[in-house]
Amino acid sequence: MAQKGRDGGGRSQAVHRALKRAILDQALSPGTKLPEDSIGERLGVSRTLVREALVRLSEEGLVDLRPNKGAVVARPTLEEGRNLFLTRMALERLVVETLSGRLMQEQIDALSTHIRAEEAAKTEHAASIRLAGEFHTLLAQMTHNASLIRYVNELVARSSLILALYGRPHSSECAVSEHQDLLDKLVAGKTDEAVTLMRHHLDSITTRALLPTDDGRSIKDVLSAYAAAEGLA
Amino acid sequence: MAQKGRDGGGRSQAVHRALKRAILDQALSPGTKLPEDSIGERLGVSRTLVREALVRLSEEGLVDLRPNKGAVVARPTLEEGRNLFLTRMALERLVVETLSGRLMQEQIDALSTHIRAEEAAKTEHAASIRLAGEFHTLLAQMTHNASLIRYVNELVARSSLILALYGRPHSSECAVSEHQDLLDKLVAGKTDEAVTLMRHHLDSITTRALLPTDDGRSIKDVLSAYAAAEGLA
DNA sequence: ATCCCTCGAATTGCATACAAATATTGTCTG
DNA sequence: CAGACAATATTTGTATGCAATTCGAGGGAT
Repeated sequence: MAQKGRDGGGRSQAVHRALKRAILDQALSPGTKLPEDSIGERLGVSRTLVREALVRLSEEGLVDLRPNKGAVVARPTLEEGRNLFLTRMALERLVVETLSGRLMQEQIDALSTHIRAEEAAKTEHAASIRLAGEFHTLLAQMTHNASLIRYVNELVARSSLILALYGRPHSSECAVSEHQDLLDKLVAGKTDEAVTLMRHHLDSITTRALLPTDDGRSIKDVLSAYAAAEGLA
Repeated sequence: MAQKGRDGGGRSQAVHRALKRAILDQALSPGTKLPEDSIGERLGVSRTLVREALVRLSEEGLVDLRPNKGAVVARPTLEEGRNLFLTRMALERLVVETLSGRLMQEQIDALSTHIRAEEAAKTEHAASIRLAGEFHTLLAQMTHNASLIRYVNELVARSSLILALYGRPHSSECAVSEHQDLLDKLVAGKTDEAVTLMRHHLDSITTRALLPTDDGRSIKDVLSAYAAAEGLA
């Protein structure tokens, strides 16, 4: 099924997804240059499409688009990070309030399954981060509030950048048990306690700010895997 | 070549701003088709730049980008509208909490001045809507929280679309006095009352949902003014 | 050795060309 | 006259080419 697979509506979107995944997996770490040529060459598309993808990524805040100087993976400052988590809190609070006491059994199962997956992947650093984020986006998804979903997605994505830059290398970013506790409160409909739990949860992420890590692999090397995943080149 | 004026960092941005203003002023009403070449022709740029601008607008939720079928000004459903105001409430609550009791005299003056401008423009329908929105973005601005600012801006912008579609034609969308009351509470540091006021304020906007208005002017006609404002064409 | 200038290579900004897809018009048939 | 179909005209999707800008290396001059 290597051919078109599900293309999701255009190759530019595919490029966007490929780059986004690469960034979120920290295969392209903050500050990495993103030259249109190399990316296009590696992904088998023209600069035009890469450009479009970069514009989208910059609107999402994952990429910084310096005029005439090229795009780089965004490098949020520590303060931007703090503010971002403040905003995240405001939105996830709405998520929790919307969902508390209203979860269907089917949704509860989905969340439980996800939490078990998180526990299973506890040792794998990369997957662990991704799954932790996905728990939050999964919750947001269940509100069926389109703008809320979109913003939580964006903020969770950018949180990865923050953690990549300032997070402790080995601490599991989200304690899995906190996710379980939150789910329990949501099911029980204890809204206030759930909100408090969410606040502490995000606070505890925020207060783990530390040293940056830097490795400089070549873009082309790193992108080949993601190209395949999107059915490109 | 016409004056470059203040280009703000690239002609694609200029196109983006021109279209955005046209949409927010309801000169391009929801559902209007946005063909790349007519716009480019009218604005004196190539399709490439128009396309880039449309991608940005679609990321902001102002434009709907149907693959192979062209872009149209977004036409949010009534339910999307309600959800949007829910999200807005969550974020503007954070704005209020952040600002309450912390406004500098200079900022208070700026807000007061703005409110007076709103009163002055009460009769002019178009300007009135724009100013009402700008009050909220002005508040957000003062938090110095980049992501918060961006999202409030986006949501306020999209609120214009909602009101264009479902709002009563003649009701002043935001009662100016409510803005003044809110400011008073913020200055006095009465956070809870300010939050409550903001909630009522947004609620009262939400509960004014009614009939759509449609006028179908040609894109080219309508864009000429905006072209000049951005130093295009 | 350090600074500065100049020139060339690399990269972005933008327009244009062409292919693919969709909408439209006109015509024919029942 | 309605509906189907074919030919055509628009409009979008993508690649490529050229001008403009930035980056980096080399080569004096101090």
